[in-house]
Amino acid sequence: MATIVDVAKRAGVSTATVSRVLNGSANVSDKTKERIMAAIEELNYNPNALGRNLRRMRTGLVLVILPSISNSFFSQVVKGMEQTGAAQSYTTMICTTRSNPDRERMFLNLVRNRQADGVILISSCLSAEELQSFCLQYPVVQCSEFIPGVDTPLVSIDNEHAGYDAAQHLLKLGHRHIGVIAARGTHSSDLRLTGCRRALAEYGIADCPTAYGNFTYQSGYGAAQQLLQEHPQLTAIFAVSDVMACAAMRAGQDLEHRVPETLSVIGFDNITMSYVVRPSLTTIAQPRYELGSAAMQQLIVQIENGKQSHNCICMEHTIIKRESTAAIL
Amino acid sequence: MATIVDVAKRAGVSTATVSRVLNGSANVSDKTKERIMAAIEELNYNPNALGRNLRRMRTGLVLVILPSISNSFFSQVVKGMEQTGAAQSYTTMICTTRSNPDRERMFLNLVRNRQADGVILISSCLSAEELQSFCLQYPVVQCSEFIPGVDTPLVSIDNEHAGYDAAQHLLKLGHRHIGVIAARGTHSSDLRLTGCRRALAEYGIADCPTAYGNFTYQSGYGAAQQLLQEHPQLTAIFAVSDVMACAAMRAGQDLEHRVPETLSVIGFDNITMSYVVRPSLTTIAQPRYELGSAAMQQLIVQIENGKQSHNCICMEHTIIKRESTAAIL
DNA sequence: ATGAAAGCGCTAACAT
DNA sequence: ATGTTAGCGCTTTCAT
Repeated sequence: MATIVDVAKRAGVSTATVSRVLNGSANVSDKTKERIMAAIEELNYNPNALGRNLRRMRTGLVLVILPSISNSFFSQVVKGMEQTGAAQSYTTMICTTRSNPDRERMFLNLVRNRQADGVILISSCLSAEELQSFCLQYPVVQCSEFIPGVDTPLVSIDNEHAGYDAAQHLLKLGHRHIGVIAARGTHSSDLRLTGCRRALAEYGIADCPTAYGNFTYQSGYGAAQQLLQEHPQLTAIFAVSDVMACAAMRAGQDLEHRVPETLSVIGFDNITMSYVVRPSLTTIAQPRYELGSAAMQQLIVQIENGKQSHNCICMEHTIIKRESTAAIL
Repeated sequence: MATIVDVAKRAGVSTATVSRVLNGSANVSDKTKERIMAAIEELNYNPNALGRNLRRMRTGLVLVILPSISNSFFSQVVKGMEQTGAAQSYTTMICTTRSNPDRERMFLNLVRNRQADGVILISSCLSAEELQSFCLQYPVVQCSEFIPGVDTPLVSIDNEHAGYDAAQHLLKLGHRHIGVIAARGTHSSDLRLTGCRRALAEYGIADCPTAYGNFTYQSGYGAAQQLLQEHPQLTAIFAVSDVMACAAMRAGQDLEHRVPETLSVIGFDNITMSYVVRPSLTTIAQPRYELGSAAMQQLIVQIENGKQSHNCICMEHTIIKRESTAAIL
């Protein structure tokens, strides 16, 4: 492995001059530069970033921590982060926790160790206390799914309002018996449920049967079964994720419902599955790419300018009306 | 930021002794160790991995390079890599290329730079030549989807044989007019197609209508439409991915077919979607976790013991018979 | 059991 | 325009 010293010797210059060429700084004569380039070529030299990083005390790496890559919602969010990071010379890497706090701690330690410059959390599995003590010292942003009560910048939609809009859509179609499939322990689900209940309350409806899933198809199917069996009067279901909404459609069909004729279903996220299923799924869409992009922007500001006032960036959601919801007969 | 020097001063020892404690080496008296631990605590000291990495000339990081996280097939493969890596103190990070060769080069450069110890490629988008020159110098393994003619260890299934088995399944059900939805430019698809044709040939069938998609639902739908319209005698379709197989089922239904009564469909990969759709999809399953685990094992051997003879590890596939294939009427 | 000191590869402040 | 040199934080060999 050739080092900068080898290149310098071969080109008959000092390491400083080689370094100048490597970093594209001015003030190197063309012919010196040529000699150095030739030496680099001949020696098949690659700069060792370990030395550079130690010297500069930064790596240009940022981590995105999420539970799993199997959730297709994240794909576009991450793309927004990657492209925005790349535009400012940061390399984005994805770290999966599988909801294991020890794995998450291990990745945060990479930032403590200075092997990465900062971290974006999507759906952290640590406590607010633990996260808070970390984020006081290191650059952190939360995106989309978040832990409340932690002083990080947050980029998300207004989940309460989105839940309100989902319920409004059903209410305006005439539905008065609406069930919800929520997810325990995620703050966004709580907010969506709160918004849904606020909309129902405006129509004088106090009763909102709720069952819980964990974002898997199976759990959504079970939750829907439970709702429909315990509350046969239900004419509509709002699920806080598309996967669970699709499962609810199937569960409804298996219980002799027809969607949307006797059962309307609305989901959340607008993933590919939502327009592939039959009937296609009405859902709430988030600006995924923009969420990721804004989160990365916030992180870079923090890395380069230090801790900021912790603003919360709220993005617009939209409702996408498809075949799975219809006016009550 | 406290450094090892600060800790050493505070504990009244040399940095060497602090280093010994940090790395759990023996030969430090209990009371010295206690003083050092106390100093670390008081100073809120975190070892700076940049210094350590430079000194050791390794980082403990390995990269998994894949086109996108939206392909749910990869999720379990990556889990196998992560767990096997973690068991030997390697941290796995996921890097997405979005099929952009420049992004892939950027990640490979992280290995050239020594910011990562090695790399596992799933579905590289570089040429065999470029990959070959890289893998001569650095630890690389290919897993699952691969570029042929590159001297890396390869962990995969026997795709030709799997294609053969898929076709055999249809042939044994009595099908004689079988179409294929393949994917251009991926070697595994070519092999599956070859295997399929070999099975057909054994039954004296020379004709194998083939259309091409790019693994998206939309492309699969279009390919199936084309096949069924140009070859109305087809009674079965083999798609080289589940997503395209699901699209083929839908396309068939939209062309007045009933699956499996008038059209059998078999897919590949056994992703969640394959048992969620109706009818559930017959498919070929790969041992995903094991593929990932074995690939990581190979990589670690390479990192720690240098380049090996480049073995190819071939894992067993299985056919999962569900509702989408049936005997011809 | 502990310390002194060299040095990993690079950058950047300072000098010329 | 180019060179000299200190030093980033850590590990490790060699002494003692």
